[in-house]
Amino acid sequence: MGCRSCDKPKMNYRKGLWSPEEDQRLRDYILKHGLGCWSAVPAKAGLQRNGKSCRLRWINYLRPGLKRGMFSQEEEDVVIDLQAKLGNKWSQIAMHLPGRTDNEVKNYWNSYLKKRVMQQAQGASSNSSPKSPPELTSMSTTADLSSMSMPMPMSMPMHQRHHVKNNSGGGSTTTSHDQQDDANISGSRAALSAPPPPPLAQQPFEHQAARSFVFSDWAPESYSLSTHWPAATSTSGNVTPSHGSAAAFGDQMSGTYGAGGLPPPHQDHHHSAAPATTGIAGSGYFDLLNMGDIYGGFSSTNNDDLLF
DNA sequence: AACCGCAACAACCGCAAAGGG
DNA sequence: TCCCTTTGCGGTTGTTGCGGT
Repeated sequence: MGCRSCDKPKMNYRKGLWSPEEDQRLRDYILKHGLGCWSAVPAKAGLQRNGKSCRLRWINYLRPGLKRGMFSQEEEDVVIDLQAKLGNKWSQIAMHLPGRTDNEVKNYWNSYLKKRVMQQAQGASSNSSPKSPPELTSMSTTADLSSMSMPMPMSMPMHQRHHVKNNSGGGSTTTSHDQQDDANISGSRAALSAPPPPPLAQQPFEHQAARSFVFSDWAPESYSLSTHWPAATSTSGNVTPSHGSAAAFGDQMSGTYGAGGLPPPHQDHHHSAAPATTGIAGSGYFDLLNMGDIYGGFSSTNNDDLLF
């Protein structure tokens, strides 16, 4: 693990939110050189960040295959179930949620799911009577949301309202993922009549709903993954994009330069001509067969992430 | 219109494990 | 075998924006 060649003088590292320029530098560097010694990345990429910060930024935000936006009902169920079984083993839980990072899962749990589970637990302990029919009970409790898939407007958890609000575009965290996930709100999550989807684990990945990837957010135009990404080291196997999600892959983006209100790179590409999309393998399909080196360094969801 | 509280999320921090010299 | 560095993980904090009052 020691990386003597990566030794570098101590420096005052920049902290706080990443700027688009920093992201771009990190992307460019990793695209060119692949993953290696994180401690060497800042210097080589021209970043005034420490390697740890670069790694975190890449894993949680920049790496391809990330899905952003709301958690689907199936994902929520997986998190709840695995959290009960594994505890706060977020990295392990994230393994079961393709495109989700441990940080994202953790945040989601802490900000929303934990409360919901506690409410459910309290409700179960304090109310031994059979549950009334949904239409006769208050559907405004968050505890009901999972079973009902029906957030009520005023009681919609913030994480959901947040994504709705994002669509207004006024903020800074608007993403097309959110838009797709908002479809979940108005769709599966909001439609009482919608039959519940099969458990996540039972769905072929390419058929799972709301698969949103952010690679197109940053992939350089005309970037050919098959030719630019480093050769696989076979730590994660091959990557074959599925048809179902490929379109979404190219059509999704992420951009949270939000804290400072900075526009994400290619901010409007989702709404405009989306050159980045067309730049990837042209047809929207990805040749990720040689991305093993990139993915191999990831701790958790790597294998699942590869299953575009 | 201003203020306050809450929620979401990005990022930092500290610790432990892994691994090379 | 020990030491040192890097990496990975989980907990926590800080920032931002929105809704309510």
